[in-house]
Amino acid sequence: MTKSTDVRGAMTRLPQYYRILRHFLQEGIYRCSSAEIAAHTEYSAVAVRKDLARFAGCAKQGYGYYVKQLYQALCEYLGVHDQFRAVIVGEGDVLPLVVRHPLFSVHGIRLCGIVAQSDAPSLDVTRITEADLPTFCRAQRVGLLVLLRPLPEPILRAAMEAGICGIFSLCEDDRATRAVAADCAIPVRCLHPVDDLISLCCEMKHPQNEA
Amino acid sequence: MTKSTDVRGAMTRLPQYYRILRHFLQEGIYRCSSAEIAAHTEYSAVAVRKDLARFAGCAKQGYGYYVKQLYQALCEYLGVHDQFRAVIVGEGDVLPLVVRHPLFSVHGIRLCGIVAQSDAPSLDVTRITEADLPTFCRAQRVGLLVLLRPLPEPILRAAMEAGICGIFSLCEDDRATRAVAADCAIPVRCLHPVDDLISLCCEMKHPQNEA
DNA sequence: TAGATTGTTAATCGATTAACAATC
DNA sequence: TAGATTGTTAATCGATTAACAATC
Repeated sequence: MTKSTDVRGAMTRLPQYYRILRHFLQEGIYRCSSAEIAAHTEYSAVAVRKDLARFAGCAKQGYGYYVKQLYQALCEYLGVHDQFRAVIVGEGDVLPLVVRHPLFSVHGIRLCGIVAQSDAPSLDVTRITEADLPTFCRAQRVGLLVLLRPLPEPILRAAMEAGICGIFSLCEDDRATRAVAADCAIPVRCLHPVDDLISLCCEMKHPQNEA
Repeated sequence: MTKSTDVRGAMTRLPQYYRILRHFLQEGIYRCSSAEIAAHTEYSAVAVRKDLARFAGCAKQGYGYYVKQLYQALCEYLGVHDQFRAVIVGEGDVLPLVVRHPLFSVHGIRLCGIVAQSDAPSLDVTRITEADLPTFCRAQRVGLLVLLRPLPEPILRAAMEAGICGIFSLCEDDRATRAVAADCAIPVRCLHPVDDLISLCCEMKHPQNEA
């Protein structure tokens, strides 16, 4: 019964640890303490230890964490390098930027197609139409959909039936997308940079919150 | 003493309400209930009511919220349309995209300069050098710094002394930036889309979390 | 009056912190 | 042995939920 272990919270913290440990490795740091990890987050060292306790054998009492081993354990648990296959749906100037962005390749996601109206040369990725998306997903075993604009509901549903099991949305209006994903019980992440920007403005306007 | 009112949490939820109400207005919806707002979030209707209770006069019992009035109250509180002045620091292909992105102008942030190595024509914004940044900030009363790459620490500190009172970072490695901001007690928001992407992958890998 | 819905208080639940045992 | 640090249990704290009063 002590096993409630804050799954929700850990799910948002573990990727941060992964990122921090990556930086440590890049700098040749192979050993660290929970306090050193916590210093780069907004959490306490105790919270870090609790989260990382599940990765047995990656730490020694009185010594700290083995960065390399812990990093690999995190990769394993988080599904990094699992080579999820993805299709990006989008248009215009942003598309090539997103396609070429290391965000995907670096963290083990394989981009295997784009849905776009206009031809995007110089991007050596298969271009497909909305109508072909479901067939393509099935044939290529695509699991991840990256949306720069919403897809029409029927196509989205068809894609899910064709094996899509996760949606990463960057759309300004994601309400329809979220509704369908909830209905199909498929995990979804919708990014809204504007929320952070505005909360920052609010804090700039009301600095007393710091006290 | 009942006045602890969950400031931290509200700060992350209020921008969402703002965004949702914006959509409602765009669709000509001038009245809504807490349940209708909650439906577009991951929170309960009670949580929404509690958050919005501070905006007195924007709701009537038995009726719901006056979308227009509530939206305006939120804008006022959040500092939207306060016309914060901003400088963007960045390079390459992304720069014009960010500069032209409605993210800033739509929500009342006035872009008045960019720090970039190469000349970026067709962007009618003043281009300044790193060295000139502090002077420029002071002269133009710039409050917000948008970082697409980290600034050297001395320049960052000088900029803060010159009036920068908020940092919006999109840098992959924001550790130095956060450290300086913490030291100066200046609010900062660092975006890490990769964290969301990876937590999504993790959920795709371990679907049991849903049950 | 009945229905709807906000606003608020009290009860529950979960997460964070504090303290400390374990051990390298 | 002393110092450092993880791992875990118990205590505290805060946030969410449930219940209901207020009122349009």
